[in-house]
Amino acid sequence: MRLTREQAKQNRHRIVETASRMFRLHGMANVAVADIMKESGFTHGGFYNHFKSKDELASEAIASAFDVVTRGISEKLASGKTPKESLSSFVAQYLSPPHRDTKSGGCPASALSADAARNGKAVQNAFAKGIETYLDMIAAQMDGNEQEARQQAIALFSGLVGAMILSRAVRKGDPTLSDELLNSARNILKMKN
Amino acid sequence: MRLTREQAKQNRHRIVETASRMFRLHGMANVAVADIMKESGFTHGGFYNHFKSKDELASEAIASAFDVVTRGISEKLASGKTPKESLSSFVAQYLSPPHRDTKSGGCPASALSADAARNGKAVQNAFAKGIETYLDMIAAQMDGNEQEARQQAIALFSGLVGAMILSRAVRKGDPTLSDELLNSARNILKMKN
DNA sequence: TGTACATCAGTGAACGCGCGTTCACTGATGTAC
DNA sequence: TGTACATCAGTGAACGCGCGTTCACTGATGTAC
Repeated sequence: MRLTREQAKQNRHRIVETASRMFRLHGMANVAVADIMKESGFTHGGFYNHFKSKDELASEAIASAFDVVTRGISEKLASGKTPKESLSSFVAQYLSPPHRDTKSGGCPASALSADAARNGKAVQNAFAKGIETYLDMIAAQMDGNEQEARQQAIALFSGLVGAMILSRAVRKGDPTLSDELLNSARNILKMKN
Repeated sequence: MRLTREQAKQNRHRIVETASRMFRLHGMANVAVADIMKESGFTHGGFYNHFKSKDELASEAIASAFDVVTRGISEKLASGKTPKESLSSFVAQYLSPPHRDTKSGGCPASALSADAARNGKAVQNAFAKGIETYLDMIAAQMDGNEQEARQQAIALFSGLVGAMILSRAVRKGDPTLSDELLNSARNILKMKN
């Protein structure tokens, strides 16, 4: 049953992408290796032909999630008329109920930061690189000198991530508060930039 | 070996407080019932004399964590000279390396929101109540009418939580970025209020 | 107030389940000649 | 270009471990009379 090298590479890639979606949706600790393999169309035994451990997959899945998502955002930012408009619609989309309720493909920063905090250096390295990409993209739309733009980008991104995480944390317990968190953060963060 | 009712009540309380610290430190999924009982000075079998399930404990532990922490903050806010000064020093303490690195007793909102998002209604209810307490405390220090103050409180708190979570998520992978996130968010968030 | 029995917070072993990882095996692909 | 052998991406069973929960048991407290 040996496969073409190309075929094997594609299969490996499919596993990483599947994991990147499942991890964001359920959290890294709540997705079993066997689940990922099944969802990718394989039996679980073959996992270790591709990865040394679940942790190794985790690092790649995080990198992949950031890659895919930031590429999409980058295109949208570039298509706006002015930087201000681009940023404003980015904030609106980020803090929207669909993004909060997304079943896959959402921002890894708000979906996986708590998991990353409890993981090791390799995972956090991938995570840090993803954050840098986000910050660079946002800072490029900001006024002021480089340093100011970077600080503003950090404050804005922190606000987005915090509001999203809090909104998700109370969604089942207090849907009204969950919506309010999104709306208020959106109002204030759009105004300030 | 039956205990005094009072003794039993105290023991139960001790278990909740221990859990509230351990959950914040390691995450709810990464702390076993047996660990909590051991840390509280008991064997694990007795757990179910006090709680119907680990989930029931989780709700109480979250409520307890918010109670203890917000009470402390409330006192500090009241001791400042002006609301602006109080808020400013609250922000500075929240976004400090000691709070990021705290081994227990930190803000439950930044430590447990991802766990809450993946839990049920009961846990999220306790979580939502804790968030409301935070927002009320912060809004009380804000200028403007009630609605404006509340929106500003939400934006500020989101920024605090987001910056803290991101800072923790990259601490082992990129300590410089971890510090920068704290510092930049602190600078901007202090200025804006 | 004293006595007899029910209650219940502990203990520590056990159950059942899911998970990460390993292993023997298969058979088509890749490679050495 | 053909042939013979090594490689390796799959399969599916198994291992070992930790976890949430249950259970039988103990003996001091609480309660009914």
